[in-house]
Amino acid sequence: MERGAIPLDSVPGAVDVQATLESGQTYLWWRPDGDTYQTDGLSGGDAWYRTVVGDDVLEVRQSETAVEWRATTDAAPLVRELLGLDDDLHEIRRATHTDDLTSAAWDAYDGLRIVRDPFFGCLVSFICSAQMRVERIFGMQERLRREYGTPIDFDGETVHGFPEPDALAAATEQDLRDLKLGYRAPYVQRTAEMVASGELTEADIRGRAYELAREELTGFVGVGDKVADCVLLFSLGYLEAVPLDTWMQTAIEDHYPDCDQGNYADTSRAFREQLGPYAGYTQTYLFHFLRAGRNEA
DNA sequence: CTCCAGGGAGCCT
DNA sequence: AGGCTCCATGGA
Repeated sequence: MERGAIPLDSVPGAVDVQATLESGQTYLWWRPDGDTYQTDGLSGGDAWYRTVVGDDVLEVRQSETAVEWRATTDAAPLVRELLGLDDDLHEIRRATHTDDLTSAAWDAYDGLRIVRDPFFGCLVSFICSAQMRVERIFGMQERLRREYGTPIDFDGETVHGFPEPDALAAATEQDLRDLKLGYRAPYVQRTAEMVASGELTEADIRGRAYELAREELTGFVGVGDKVADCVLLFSLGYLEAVPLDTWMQTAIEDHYPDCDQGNYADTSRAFREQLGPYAGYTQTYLFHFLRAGRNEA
């Protein structure tokens, strides 16, 4: 086990590990010593969060002065990448459209950063997210890990990472329905098959212009424009991607009615022009902010 | 009981 | 291209 700490004063802008990992943008991190995912800021400020990348187990937590990590390898560069610690939040916010709503969201969760999840896990977890509550998406990914993830020894403990494509491709639709994936089960199986066989992979997406990359991603089964935007934003670093989910549609109706163009592609374009080049950042702050306030007036 | 959740596929015009 | 309808599941 190797350990280290990334000083907060080496990061451009604020850092909030809890807001980053519990804002519903990633389903590939979990708390090893909490039985469930905690929502809406319940005492996770100094908790350890765990994930697996390739053959390596990695944990992070935030202290007053650093992002501490411990892992099966020297993980400092990986932590910076996965948590978006090299994103210059000062510059991003400066270049972003400001109004009462966006300001409130940014102020509420200053330090929330866009994650860079591994491609396949991000793809599958957002296929699972269709018509599903955020809290339950975590449970689905946990069952996939336990059933199909490769076991890794971590300091004497057995940890299961997210399944490899061939492991999920080998599952049957019924196997995945038994894990309570519902009608998403065949989508996950067929998409895993496409990645495992090389029919369509990360290499076909990465590096392409944003709108073309989104179109390519919809070639996967169970992936439409919205899920494609999630993968582009939360895995591949397309910070202009704005997933238009039910929350964003409501926000557009209430606050940016001129952006509603009647279809996804045109509304997305108008909303991105409204918010600026880092529209995805603002989208994620808004999503977390609006969802956290869903029980208020 | 009904309604709905970070939508998308299949089928119809 | 754009508009239905159906799809599992469980909590409110």
